[in-house]
Amino acid sequence: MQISAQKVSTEIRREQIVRSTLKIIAEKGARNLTTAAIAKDVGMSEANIYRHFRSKDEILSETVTKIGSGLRANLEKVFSAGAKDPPLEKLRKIFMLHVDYVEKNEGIPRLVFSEEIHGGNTKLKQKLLKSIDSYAAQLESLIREGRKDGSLKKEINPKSTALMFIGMIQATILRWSLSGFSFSLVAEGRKLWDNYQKCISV
Amino acid sequence: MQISAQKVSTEIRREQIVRSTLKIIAEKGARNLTTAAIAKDVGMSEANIYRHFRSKDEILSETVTKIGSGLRANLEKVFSAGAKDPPLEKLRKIFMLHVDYVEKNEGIPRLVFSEEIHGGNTKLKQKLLKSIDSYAAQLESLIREGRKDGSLKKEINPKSTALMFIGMIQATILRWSLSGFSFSLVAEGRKLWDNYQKCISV
DNA sequence: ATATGATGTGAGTAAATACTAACTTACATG
DNA sequence: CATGTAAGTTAGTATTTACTCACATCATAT
Repeated sequence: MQISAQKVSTEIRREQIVRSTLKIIAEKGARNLTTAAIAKDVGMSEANIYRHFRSKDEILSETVTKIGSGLRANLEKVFSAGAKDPPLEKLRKIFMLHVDYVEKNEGIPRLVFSEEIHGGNTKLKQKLLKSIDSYAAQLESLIREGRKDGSLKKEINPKSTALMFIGMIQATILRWSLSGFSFSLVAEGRKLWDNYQKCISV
Repeated sequence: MQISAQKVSTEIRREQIVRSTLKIIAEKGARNLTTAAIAKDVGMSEANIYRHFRSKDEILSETVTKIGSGLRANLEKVFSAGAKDPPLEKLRKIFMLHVDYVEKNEGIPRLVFSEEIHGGNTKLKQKLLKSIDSYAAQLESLIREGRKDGSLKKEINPKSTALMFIGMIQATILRWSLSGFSFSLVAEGRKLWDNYQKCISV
């Protein structure tokens, strides 16, 4: 005999499962992301996960999609709310939003760097790479704009400069993770931005 | 009845095991590093691993140590062979050696970013962080020298600039890994260095 | 020579893991 | 209200994993 339980639509279940996935990764690492852990966190049986996802891999795929959307949303915020900002100011806002977003979602870097992504499924890797590349492309065009309007140095290479932007954040995240999340990413980010800006401005 | 087998000293066995560990991580990812895989690669029984290491964790610890030594060796090469080089030239050499080293040892980034490191054992993380920090400190002091002798901009922050150095490499490694190691890290590295150098030079 | 300790092995083991089978129940729709 | 189906459950399974145990053999010092 089963206890009477609320039934919830697949749509919502999928969201819940993805949210729990990111939460578990944030707290215990992608290595300890198990179907059992997800089920427990969502508050349902392990078997029921498989009513809503074909496999654990599909869960990860949806999770990567969500991360991509989050980054895109950050960009859109900057482009709409600060549409008239000069390129360098837009870049600054994106930088700080990015750092803030990661600080609030530790699961993201942990998944991005994880073996679950890098070790396995090629499609997952491609999906993530696509997200990153399109993010980088946006940065690049801002840098190009800045070069044109004379606020950024003419000699810098937009692609490399965009990669430097992402790299600074990444290196800090790595140190942050190794240190047990013991310092404020945002505070560290501010220092890095100051320096970056000095490097690329005229 | 056992087949007569060569007996080998613990010292050598430990080296063999660590070498196989890095090889397996490079080929199949830290996720698929198992004691069974190590034993097979070294060519001995799984049980015998435990004659030479207490646990898998101890193997990883030794492997991290080895990675640290490798990076330190790179620095020393630059400081001895090119002792008279100006700081910027030393930095360039370190950059290219670093990229080359990683390209030839894919296992390194895969281990550094892995959950085996980030998810687990705090001591392992501290060990790795220490290696990275001491590496960064060396870069920092080169940058300081460059500022003093007038070849680098006065306004740049040595710490942030060192982190930017490491970050560029990291971001490229991430893309490299996601792309299935489909491009030459060294070639990409050259472009990045050109840009970095333009950013920080007077 | 032989005792001793280091190095070696095959055959386990308990725990964990992704996923399935078989069955039950809530609920929207005709 | 009957019924089909989506959503739920319990109780598995086969496989993999790090690690252990009891026993074998090699190297060396006395």
